[in-house]
Amino acid sequence: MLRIQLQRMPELPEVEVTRRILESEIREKQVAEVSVNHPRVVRRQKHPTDFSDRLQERTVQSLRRHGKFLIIELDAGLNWVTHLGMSGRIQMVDNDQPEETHTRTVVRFVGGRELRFVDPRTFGFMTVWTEAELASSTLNRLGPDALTDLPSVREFVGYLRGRTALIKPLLLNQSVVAGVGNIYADESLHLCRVSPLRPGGSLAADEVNRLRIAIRTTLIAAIQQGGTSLEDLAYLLPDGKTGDFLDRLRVYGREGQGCCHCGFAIRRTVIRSRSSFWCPGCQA
DNA sequence: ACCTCCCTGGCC
DNA sequence: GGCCAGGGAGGT
Repeated sequence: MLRIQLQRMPELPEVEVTRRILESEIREKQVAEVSVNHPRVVRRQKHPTDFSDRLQERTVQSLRRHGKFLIIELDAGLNWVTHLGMSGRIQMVDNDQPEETHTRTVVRFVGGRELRFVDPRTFGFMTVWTEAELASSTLNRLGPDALTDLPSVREFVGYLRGRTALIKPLLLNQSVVAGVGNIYADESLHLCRVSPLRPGGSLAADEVNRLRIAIRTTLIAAIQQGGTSLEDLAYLLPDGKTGDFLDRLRVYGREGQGCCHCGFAIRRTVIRSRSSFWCPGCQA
């Protein structure tokens, strides 16, 4: 069993897997009751009571995702937006199940199923926004979605041209491409053999091409495995199952282990106060 | 383009 | 008992 002391943060694959499971559970369902156990989780609501008030009796129409944001579209032009933050996850359970610690909000649907937001660190949030509020929110500053709308090589090269910032922090910048976080940035960079320490503008077109393919390949593979649950099991699927991409991680959390591609010892380097795992052998 | 802050379980 | 992880917001 791979030993990882870092905590995982939900990224695009985890949100996408969550979205797919929820879609089969709550589409067309009507909200019966809402409770907010921790006010901080609804902090992005203009008035704290808006969350409960606006969700009352609403019906779920469709579920979409942009980057790491889950957007549940309701009737009456309302949008139930969730960000899982560092430690959040969504559970779907019957309402007679005991409530876990750190359950921050509970939304019960007609029929008795409950959607519960569990988030120990409360970096995540839930909010119900009108179309106008959504349009003026930070969501419209997100770059194109890394899975469904990855920029072309030409666009990517154009964006990176002249950039002195390192490629790793650029990948984490959600206004460049939305959805990639610390784990999948490291995994993508390793797959395309580009060092996280390279200035963004120094990448040749051929490397940018490999990078965008690597991002796509990594995200799709992670989604197929149900995302990544680390040892702390902070991230689980809404049905309680684990995401099994952990064993497929090539560099993340593997400091000192041999690279699967060239055998060099994987290094951990702190870049802009975030851990980066990379192989000095093949990521020159 | 950079810094600080938020928060808490788990580790030393 | 203190430190650490880190996405995103807000500030400079």
